[in-house]
Amino acid sequence: MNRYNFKVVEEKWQDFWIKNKSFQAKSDKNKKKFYCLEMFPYPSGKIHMGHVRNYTIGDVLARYKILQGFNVLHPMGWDSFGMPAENAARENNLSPKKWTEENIQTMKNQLKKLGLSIDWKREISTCSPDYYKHQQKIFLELYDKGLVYRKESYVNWDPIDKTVLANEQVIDGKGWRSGAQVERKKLNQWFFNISNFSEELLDDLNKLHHWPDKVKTMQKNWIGKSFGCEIDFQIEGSEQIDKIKCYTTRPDTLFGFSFLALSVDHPLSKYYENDPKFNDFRDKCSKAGTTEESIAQAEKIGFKTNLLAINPLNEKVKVPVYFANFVLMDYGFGAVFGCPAHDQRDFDFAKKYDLEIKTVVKPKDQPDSFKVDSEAYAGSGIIINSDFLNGLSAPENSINETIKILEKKKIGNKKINFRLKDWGISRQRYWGCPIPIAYNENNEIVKIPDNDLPVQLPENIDLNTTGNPLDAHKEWKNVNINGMKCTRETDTLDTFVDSSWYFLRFCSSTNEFEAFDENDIKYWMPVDQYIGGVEHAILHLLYSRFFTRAIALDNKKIGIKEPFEGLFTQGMVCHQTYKDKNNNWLSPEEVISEDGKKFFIKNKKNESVIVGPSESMSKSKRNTIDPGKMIETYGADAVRLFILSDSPPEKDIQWSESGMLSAHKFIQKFWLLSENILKILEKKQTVPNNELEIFTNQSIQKINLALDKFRYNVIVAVFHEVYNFYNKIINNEENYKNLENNFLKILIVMSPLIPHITNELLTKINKLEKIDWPTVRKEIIETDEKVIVIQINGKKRNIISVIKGENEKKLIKKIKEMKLVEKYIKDKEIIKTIYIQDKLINIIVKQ
RNA sequence: GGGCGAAUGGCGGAACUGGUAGACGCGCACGACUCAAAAUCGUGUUUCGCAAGAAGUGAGAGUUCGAUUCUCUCUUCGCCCA
Repeated sequence: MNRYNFKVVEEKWQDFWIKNKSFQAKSDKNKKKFYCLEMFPYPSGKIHMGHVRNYTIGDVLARYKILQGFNVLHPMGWDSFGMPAENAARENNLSPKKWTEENIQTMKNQLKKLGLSIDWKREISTCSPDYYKHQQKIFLELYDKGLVYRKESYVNWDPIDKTVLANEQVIDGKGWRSGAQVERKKLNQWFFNISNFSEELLDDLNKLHHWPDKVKTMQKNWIGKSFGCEIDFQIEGSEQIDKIKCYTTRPDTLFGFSFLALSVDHPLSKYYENDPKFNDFRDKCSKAGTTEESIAQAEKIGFKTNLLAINPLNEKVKVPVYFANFVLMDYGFGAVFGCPAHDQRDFDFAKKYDLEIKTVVKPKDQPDSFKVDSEAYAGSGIIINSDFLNGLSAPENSINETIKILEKKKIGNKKINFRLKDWGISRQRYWGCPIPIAYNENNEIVKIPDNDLPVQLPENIDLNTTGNPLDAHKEWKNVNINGMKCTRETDTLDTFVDSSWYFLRFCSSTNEFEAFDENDIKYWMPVDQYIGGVEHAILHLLYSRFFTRAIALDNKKIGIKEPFEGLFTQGMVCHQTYKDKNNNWLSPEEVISEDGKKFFIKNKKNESVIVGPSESMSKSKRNTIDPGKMIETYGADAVRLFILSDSPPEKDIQWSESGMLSAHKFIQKFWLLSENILKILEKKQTVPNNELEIFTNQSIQKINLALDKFRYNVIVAVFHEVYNFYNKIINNEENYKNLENNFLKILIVMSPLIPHITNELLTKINKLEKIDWPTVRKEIIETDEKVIVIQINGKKRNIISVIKGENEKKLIKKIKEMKLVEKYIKDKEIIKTIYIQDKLINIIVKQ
């Protein structure tokens, strides 16, 4: 008996697949296509278990579809622009390009060792000019279509590093590197007009039948369509200002109006710019972050103006106008009316500035004297204290009724508003796709001409300057376009742009001249199954949906709007966390346990370890497991098998050493079993064998069902059943009949999950090159014998085997005469007998 | 605060459209092999009970002949948004 040498076998097959170009896809109109795509990785250094899980799930599907006869496109690339490269380059004093390329090499080798069915000929890297030259062309096309524009907008500004920070780089209002208090600063920036598509992006979610509802709901909330009303408030106290426009979703609470709040960026702020107190207030606001969350959490503060706003429904009521930190200029008109009784933010504000809190909605079960007390009441109910609106049920009827009245009085109009804002794509950093724009001496926008594309990133840069290195690179920045002296745009594109169309590029990735070829797109798109982490549920997927539409607009090359027909979001890979007595994180390798309960530091058996909860693997918590080492120790098939086995793919999985070991043992056991079977096959017998045939076909049936639903953990369970069954039956020579035929099918259906060992065994059994997915022989599974459950009063008492479709009366009579049944029904009145054909009999007796 | 989802043995989890709850694996126990251990193999393993049997899918109700599955209320946890 030979121990299975996974190292030799796995390497052999990985070489074989490359040499034979097994996974190179070609457009073939005569074959049904299947485009299987996993979210491409950021080349951060080494692959992690999250990648292993993601790409194994995709690989199982791709291999399954190949065996089913589909023409499968299964490509891979690198999302290789982004900040980590810039940071790492600065730390290690090498270029971002070099750092990135080295990482790609390392990770590509690691992915190959997993035995993935990837068409590496189509590999792309977003930081390569071969890729971003097309992106720049697309950018200019969108500019011509009016979907790109430039406007002033706020950013998180780090005053020490003199750089713009992404939201996640602002920690507690401070810059992550410098620790400086982050400010809000206005800059000219580029935007994609995604809000043009708000309605369409929302409506078409209904067409995505193979997306998880969870993701669709998240996108729906993100787009945030709201039905409301715009209202003009008359203003007193100023000669220049006579009215202010507000947006509200609750016009029905207008009688509870007690202040009007403006964003500090509201156009009216210009009248206060000479007031030092206002400027102080504005500075204070600008020191808080720009995210909705940081604004929501900050204390509500205001700056009182000398203006008064008149309640349009009751002109006697005049309330103060404030500038307030919780009003955003981007939403509505940067002005809201405050109704403290029914909005918590307004309530907090009113408490602070001692403003009136007038209750205008009461819960249905409360008297009319109901008064809001310690917190705002935002629930439904009945309108009170509101003159002609009294008695309306809120919010169902009251909102529409109020809008009708406001429209009649010409004070307000019904209005639909979206939360989705335009997509800011300018990044003030080096390692990104250059924006193909320049500015002439009058600061007018000049497009970079087609034959000057791509605008390449300069390589001789100094990353240690403060601010954007491109801005400091005078030689690169100054450019002559058609005889005009110009300066280049030094912002680069958000890396989400790179990933918003890469799935289109894969269809024609070797085409130098065009981003994509019409015929390729028409054949391959949309992606049939997209697989990735749920963390991309909103931005990446929404941007990709927008981008596909934007490119398709007035472009006959692309006949689709939705890029991803199917979406699957896999769960995270988790591991227990460990800390020493000084609260320092420990890696699993530094920890040892004998009983699985008490943990100690390795080589220091007296030092116990604090075991924390299992959390998703991360470098900061040091609870990562290196896939490279696991593949080295146990082999790719075993690692693949384990990562699929313990949990359903959409849920989080716990990495466990014992589980990994068990997968490894299975591979070894299965090899030994197969060797025994191969010996038996030398005395071939093709006589049918019922038991074997039934079991095999049932197993294939189970695997088919599980494959179609991504229940890969169930498939692994079926593998174990298969092992247990075959291991048992080969002891009996009677079972050698037709063994080859059945075992061959088993190997085929196992091969998507553990391709190396199964392909090795398949070649030993069968010299045929072409292997097809086996069809289940339904006539064999559906036997004449059926197992029927016998219940008395709904409780299981026995089971019996009967002939399929047995006569009901006969059967019931027979059952009632059975000893085990008789004892329950003797001397008792039978009320009812329920009979479900071929399934169950339930006899109800009077107790 | 709002939205969505989940809860099944010691653990991870299975159960097609309401019809045998606990597949499969881990762990554990006992046994075989061994001078011994590891590895491997075999048997058992929801709980209570010697057994017959009873209880049992977070808690409580409801629909039903029958509920892990459908409906309502609650609890806890997770994710997203605020």
